Amino acid sequence: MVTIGDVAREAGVSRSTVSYALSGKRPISPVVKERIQTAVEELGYTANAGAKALATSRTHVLALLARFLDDEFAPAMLEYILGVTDHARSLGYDTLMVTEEDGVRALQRLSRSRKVDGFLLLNVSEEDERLDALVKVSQPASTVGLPGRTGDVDIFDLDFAAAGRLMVDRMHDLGHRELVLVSQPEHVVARGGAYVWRLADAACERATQLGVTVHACFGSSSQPAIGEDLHEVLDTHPNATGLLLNNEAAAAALPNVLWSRGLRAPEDLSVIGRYSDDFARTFSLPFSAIDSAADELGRAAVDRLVGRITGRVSDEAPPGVELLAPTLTDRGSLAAPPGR
Amino acid sequence: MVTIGDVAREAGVSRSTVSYALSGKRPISPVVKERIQTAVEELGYTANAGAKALATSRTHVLALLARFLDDEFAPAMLEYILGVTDHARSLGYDTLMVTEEDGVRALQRLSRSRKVDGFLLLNVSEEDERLDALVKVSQPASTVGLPGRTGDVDIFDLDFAAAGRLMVDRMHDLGHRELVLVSQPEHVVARGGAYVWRLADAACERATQLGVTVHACFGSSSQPAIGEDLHEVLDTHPNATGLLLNNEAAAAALPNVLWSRGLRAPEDLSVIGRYSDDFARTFSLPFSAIDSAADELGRAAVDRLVGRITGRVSDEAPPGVELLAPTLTDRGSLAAPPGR
DNA sequence: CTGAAAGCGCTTACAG
DNA sequence: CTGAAAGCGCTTACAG
Repeated sequence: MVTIGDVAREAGVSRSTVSYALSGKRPISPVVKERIQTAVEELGYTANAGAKALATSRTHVLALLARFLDDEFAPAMLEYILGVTDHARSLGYDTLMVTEEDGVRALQRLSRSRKVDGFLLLNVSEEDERLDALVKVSQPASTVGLPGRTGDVDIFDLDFAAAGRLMVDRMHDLGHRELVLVSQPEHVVARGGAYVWRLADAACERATQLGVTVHACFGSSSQPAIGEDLHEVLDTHPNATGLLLNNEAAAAALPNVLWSRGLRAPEDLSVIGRYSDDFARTFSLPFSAIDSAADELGRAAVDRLVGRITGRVSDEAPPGVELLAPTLTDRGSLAAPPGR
Repeated sequence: MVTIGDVAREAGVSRSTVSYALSGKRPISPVVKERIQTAVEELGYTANAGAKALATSRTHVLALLARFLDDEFAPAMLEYILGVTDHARSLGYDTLMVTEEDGVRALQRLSRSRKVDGFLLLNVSEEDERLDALVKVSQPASTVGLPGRTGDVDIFDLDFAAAGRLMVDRMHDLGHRELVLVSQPEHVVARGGAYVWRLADAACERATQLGVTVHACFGSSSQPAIGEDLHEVLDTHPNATGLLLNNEAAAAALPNVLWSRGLRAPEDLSVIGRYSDDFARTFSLPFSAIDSAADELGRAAVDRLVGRITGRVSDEAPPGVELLAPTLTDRGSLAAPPGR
């Protein structure tokens, strides 16, 4: 393997000069810099990552702790993961993908061995034991997902409460007065998936203020069960003119449900979902939706984390909670209710 | 941070003794071993990964090069990824998830910097430029996916040709004489997704031998487009009694397509798909299917790769091609054709 | 059964 | 603007 010594010899300078030339941490004469550049390319030199990490205490690796829980629609997870890996790379970081059952152990192992510079937590629940482990650790961390207790690490999430209000407001503005809201399965909530009730509670509260009726219910997270759930919900509430979906599986199933009932959106039913653009593409979903912003949230979490690692974000800066304002992408499934 | 020196001091021995005690590479007296164990636990010691990598030239990290291509149903990729990360961890390896556009550059960077011990390639195409880069690199590699040229690295894939024959055989045994085969989109084949035609060609050849008619066609990889494709295919071939699906999106769409046509499987139509058990669960698919064996393939590829890294698999052992025999999971969508 | 020391390949004060 | 040397935290021959 080619080391910094080989480059130094080839360029006729000392190893420290090569190091400085490559890092730019001190001025190097143009001639020497040029010779070093040439040698580097000729030999195909890249600094040994282990040696560099040992000398600098920086690995340029982030740990991504992903969890794949039952009753969660896995396809939606992939976008968060890709958002993180892509943005991390663009900032010069590689991503260690950690899917161990025992996230706490993984975290301790990676922290103590200094294998990573920071931690990114996905799928954070209301009471997440990984957070307790995180505060005892010397590396910084960000989460995507809002836990019950804040202030320990930087937190990023969609503002699900605002999303709930936005859904209701939009429907109300169009003249709808009776809505159905289909959430994720109740298991997800029970396990600590707070985003489910954050959206639902806010939607119901706003509806009450506006004199709108919202029938809130849960739906399965797998196909085709969720399709049957949707049929049942529509049977139960024949006068509802608007459908709100905080459940990716429901969104994926809806086109066929509508088709088989001879219904069209928005002529017969207005629909607002909550999922990502990528998801909409994969499932060719024609529904207006609040963007999950998986990509944006992943980017923001990585950005802050890297900021903490490099010192760009001061150690003194207290951990923050950033709730992304929801945006509604109109795909044409919204209109006034029929008969108005 | 706590180092091996801290443990040595605490246990009253030399650093080398601690190292040997932890690695088990030479006999240590029970008393001393006990003292060291205690010190390790008390201090929460884990060896510094960078230092260890520098000293041993082993990082215990594998690079997973995943590609997310257009016209490919992303949800199916996740299972391969999880198969790899889970099994790697069980063998003591972490997984660096690499999703860069330029896989060749990523490969070179990670190889030269010795950031990983080996490479795992996913979604390998017929002519994959990453393979050319791989042979010039000193770390071993495995692929999941069968490229056109073999012999450079260890290759693992489902035996798609055997899968095609198995599908036709099974249908023929049940008495079916006219089948429809829906493959992945033609773009996927054109780009080098050889598994598509490996299955299709073998199915057609076997059908010819048996006097069975197979209508082979392509279908979209997104929803709900594939649903319309399926309707069209069924309209075009009203006498076909068996449906073969080498297209995950098609499998996901089929329950609703059948439902809306008033058809049942297997009473009206026998169905064999090709996807993974996880996929079947997420989409609650009731169809008999040849298991993609994403998990098994991931495990096998990791296993061999780690074998090469540790020397368990000899350097002399030539790279192999392992095609996994297909297995059909019966979920009750197979029967004799109607009216027999 | 145990220890002192060299070495892995970098970076960075220190010195000029 | 450049170099010699110490040090990061391990492992592993070498010596006893």
